[in-house]
Amino acid sequence: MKAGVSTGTVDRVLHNRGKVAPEVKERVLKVVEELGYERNLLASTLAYNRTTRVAVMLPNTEKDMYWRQTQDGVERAQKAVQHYGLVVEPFFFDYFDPQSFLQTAQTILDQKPDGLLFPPIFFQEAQWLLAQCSANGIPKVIVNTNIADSDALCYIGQDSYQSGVLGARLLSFGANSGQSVCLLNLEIGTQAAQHLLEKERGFRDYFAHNNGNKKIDIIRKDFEGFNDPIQLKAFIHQLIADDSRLCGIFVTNSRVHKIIDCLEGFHSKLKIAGFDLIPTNLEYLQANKINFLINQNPSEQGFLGVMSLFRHLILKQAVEKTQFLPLDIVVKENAEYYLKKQAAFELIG
Amino acid sequence: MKAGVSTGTVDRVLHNRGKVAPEVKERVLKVVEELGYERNLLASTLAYNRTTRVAVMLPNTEKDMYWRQTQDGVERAQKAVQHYGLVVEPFFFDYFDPQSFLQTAQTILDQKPDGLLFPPIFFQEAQWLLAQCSANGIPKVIVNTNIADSDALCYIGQDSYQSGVLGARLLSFGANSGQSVCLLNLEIGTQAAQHLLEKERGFRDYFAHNNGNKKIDIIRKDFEGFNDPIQLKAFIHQLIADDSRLCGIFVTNSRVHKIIDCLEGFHSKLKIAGFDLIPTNLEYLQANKINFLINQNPSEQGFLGVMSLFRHLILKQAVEKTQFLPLDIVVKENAEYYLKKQAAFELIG
DNA sequence: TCACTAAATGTGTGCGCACACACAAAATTT
DNA sequence: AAATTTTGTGTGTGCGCACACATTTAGTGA
Repeated sequence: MKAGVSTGTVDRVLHNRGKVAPEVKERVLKVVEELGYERNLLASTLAYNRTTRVAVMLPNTEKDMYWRQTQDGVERAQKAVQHYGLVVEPFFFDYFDPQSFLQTAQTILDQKPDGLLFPPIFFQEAQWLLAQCSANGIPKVIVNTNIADSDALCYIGQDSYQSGVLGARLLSFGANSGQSVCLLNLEIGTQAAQHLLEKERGFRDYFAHNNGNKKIDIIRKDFEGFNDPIQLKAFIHQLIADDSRLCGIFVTNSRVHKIIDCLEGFHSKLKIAGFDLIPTNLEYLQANKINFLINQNPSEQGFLGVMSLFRHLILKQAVEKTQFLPLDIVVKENAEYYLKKQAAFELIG
Repeated sequence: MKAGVSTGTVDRVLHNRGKVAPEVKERVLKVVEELGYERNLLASTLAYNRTTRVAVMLPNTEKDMYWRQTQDGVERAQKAVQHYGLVVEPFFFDYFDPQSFLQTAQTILDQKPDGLLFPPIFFQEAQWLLAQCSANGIPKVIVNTNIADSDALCYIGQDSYQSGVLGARLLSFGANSGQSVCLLNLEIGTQAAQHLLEKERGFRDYFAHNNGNKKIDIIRKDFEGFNDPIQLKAFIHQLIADDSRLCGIFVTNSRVHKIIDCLEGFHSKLKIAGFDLIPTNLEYLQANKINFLINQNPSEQGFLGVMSLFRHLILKQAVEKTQFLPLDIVVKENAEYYLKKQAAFELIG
């Protein structure tokens, strides 16, 4: 109008579609600039009248509180953007079964979604899925575990190295020179090996670079039999017996609650730190049996993941390639806020 | 249609407007229920074609990083909901001048906004403003400082008591039995008196209830001359000289950085804790001169405040009366995440 | 009975945009 | 030069809803 053309032409200019005389195009763009025009997202999506389907593939969330929270975040995001025509379709696979991962992935691919979000739990299989997505032009967001040099839209998750550093820092509060701390991996196999190595590196680096006044020994232990209380108890007691200078244990995942039961009756002064605000951990935190929990914000992981796809697919905005989640230090005194946060944030709609 | 009526009638039912036969109304509601109908927010606001104006009244943000961050949160929220026809109109007053508060308030009232957000810095004046709003039917959100029994839509801010508890907990890490800690108020007059009293109560309660093994003395100090480095230095040195058992200082606001300069050359082992991620504090945190900062999420305060008005005015949803913000424990090792968070969260649009 | 009001319901328009289609002018081809 | 294609541009419809207005039906008094 202002540029002496019809809405149709303006539309063509703004969407780079159809044929427009270069001279006219320039004139329109100039007017658009001058008027500071911004497309009305509401009217736009309303008229577009189509939905963008995004698949979210997560480990079965029945058992696992951690993934349950990630899914909560996904649902939160879904609600926030549902009016903009983004629908989220959830899929689940077995955390311990690569085959299940592949099957679910195939199901998703068959449906040809417009976007995909998943944690690359199994390296090989994840590589395959990434390739499949690329072949089909499906943008993908990977969460929780990073795959270096992937062509994913972005990675959202924790900074393993830094969480190790932080864990070290937390244990160091109560450690005096000459004492020792234990970094304990309660994990089966090498599933998240890289992951754990990074944590260990961060953990060691902290003590290496902060040795001004303290000399702290680091004991690193792996133990797979954590599901058998008896075995675990024996292991823990041995650990304590072996080193009288031990002043703290840093469990590298959410299984920290499992070792608390083993310490019953010890009334030890061991400092205990671990990960994730799952109910059992919180219970022990309240009871002063766990000193610190590091909250990896699994909920934010799901939330930001979906939001990133939304920005890319709907808003057509650029998204940051790597988005590390905050590492919250949770103690008894501030735990409640982090629990509330998850409920209070349902944004829009 | 489904209920044998026209869209007009359905509209009347859903908006409780106009005359509808009770019998028809019931039938429509039943069908709506059955079909799980949800109003399309986009189409709704598009057709509504009006903007809802919300006034936000904050202290002048030029000098004060804390309020600057609150305003950032406000702007973030504004962007998130701009498409839904909510416009935010910012107003500023002088933090130290009640008269300015009143003037600005009057300006806002003259404009008859649809909602108002402000921190009740001055009790009397805030009471007046609250009353004025009520008289004009303007819903209001109060942030930062609570006013008990107000008829505000909601309060969003910190839990002063709990932040005192947390501060005590942080200092207690490095405290041994027989030592003492100082709670230091660097504040002029009694502006936020209640506020500070609550913090002190929390601080003391922590040590009172956690005296199982440690006996810690608490020294509480107020000092108003914090803007004169020489005065402050003298004060701090006196403080240290007076009590050789002193092992930590908890500054009850963001002015914690001011005492760091005074400790130069002391190479003391004092643990220092304070509030807020403002640049100077962060600098000292990185340099290991401040041990802990408590992040009160001023940004979230502004964000949630506007979002609450949005929910009330646009979505017509209920909002929680009291929304406490998380108290983040920030140490050198996790500081960067909290800074990033503020930038990365621009939600929609 | 008719005229008239009030209550109840239906209809139409437009919000700002995307997109299909219609149409004119210019560039080819035959 | 006529027939055809290509390129450029205008028009019209509908997304789902809010709201003004038109229309029908029921209720009232004379």
